[in-house]
Amino acid sequence: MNESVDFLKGTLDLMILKTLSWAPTHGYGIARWIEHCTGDVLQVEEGSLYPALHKLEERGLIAAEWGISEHNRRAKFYRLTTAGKKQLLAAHDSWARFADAVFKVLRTAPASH
Amino acid sequence: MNESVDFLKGTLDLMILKTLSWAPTHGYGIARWIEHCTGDVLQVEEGSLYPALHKLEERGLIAAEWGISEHNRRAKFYRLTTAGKKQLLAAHDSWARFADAVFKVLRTAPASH
DNA sequence: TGTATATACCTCGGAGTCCTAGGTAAGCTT
DNA sequence: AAGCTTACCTAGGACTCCGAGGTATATACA
Repeated sequence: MNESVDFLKGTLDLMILKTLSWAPTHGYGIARWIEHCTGDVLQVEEGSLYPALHKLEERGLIAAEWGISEHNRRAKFYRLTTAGKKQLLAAHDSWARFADAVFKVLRTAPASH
Repeated sequence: MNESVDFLKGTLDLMILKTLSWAPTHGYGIARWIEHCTGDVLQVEEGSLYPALHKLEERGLIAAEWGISEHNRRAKFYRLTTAGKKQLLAAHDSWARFADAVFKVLRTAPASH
């Protein structure tokens, strides 16, 4: 995950959850989707993606099932669990508040005196 | 740096640089300013702040000078260097593009078909 | 006078995240 | 048959943040 250098942290989890909120998707497809809908501003590295998926699964936020991809290949499809849906809402809200706070720092000028 | 849990990474550097763009400020004051203008949404921990300042100084983006604070205490005042000003512009732009990309993932619905 | 509080600095070590670099395997195209 | 794309995986290093600890001084207050 790069280009925009170094921000991001936890944001990957959020974007994975959001992507899965539309439909169950396999890891490779999640990466392609994120890249596609950000116009390649965000690159999802496999070395970040798969460990992140495994941790989300461990935490019970997503569940996996093997299946066959649209390209006729073996693929692991992930879906949101109930806990995952709840977590997505919380994380979305949390991100919005965080981003808003950062923008405040970037915009707020000290009171003149 | 917390409350909004876990995002943030590199964002601290950006906010430090931005704070210093208004006026030279000591570390403690930087932390208080960020907390103040985000309405305490972002907490700046000293264990994050001081190492970050030292690294920015090492990288030549800020410069330090000992002085006396508004509370009559010994304090290290940091100011942006020329390289720091340049870096601030780049990081600001980078953050804006990153945040925009994340919001795109949070908002974009897959094309129906 | 002594003590508490706020100001102001610092570092160590752990936890967590991302990425580079490597690997496997199978389907499709040429 | 070779090469590309799809699809998965992990190990290890680099880095960042934070909790917890520490030092020191000015001011307020009892």
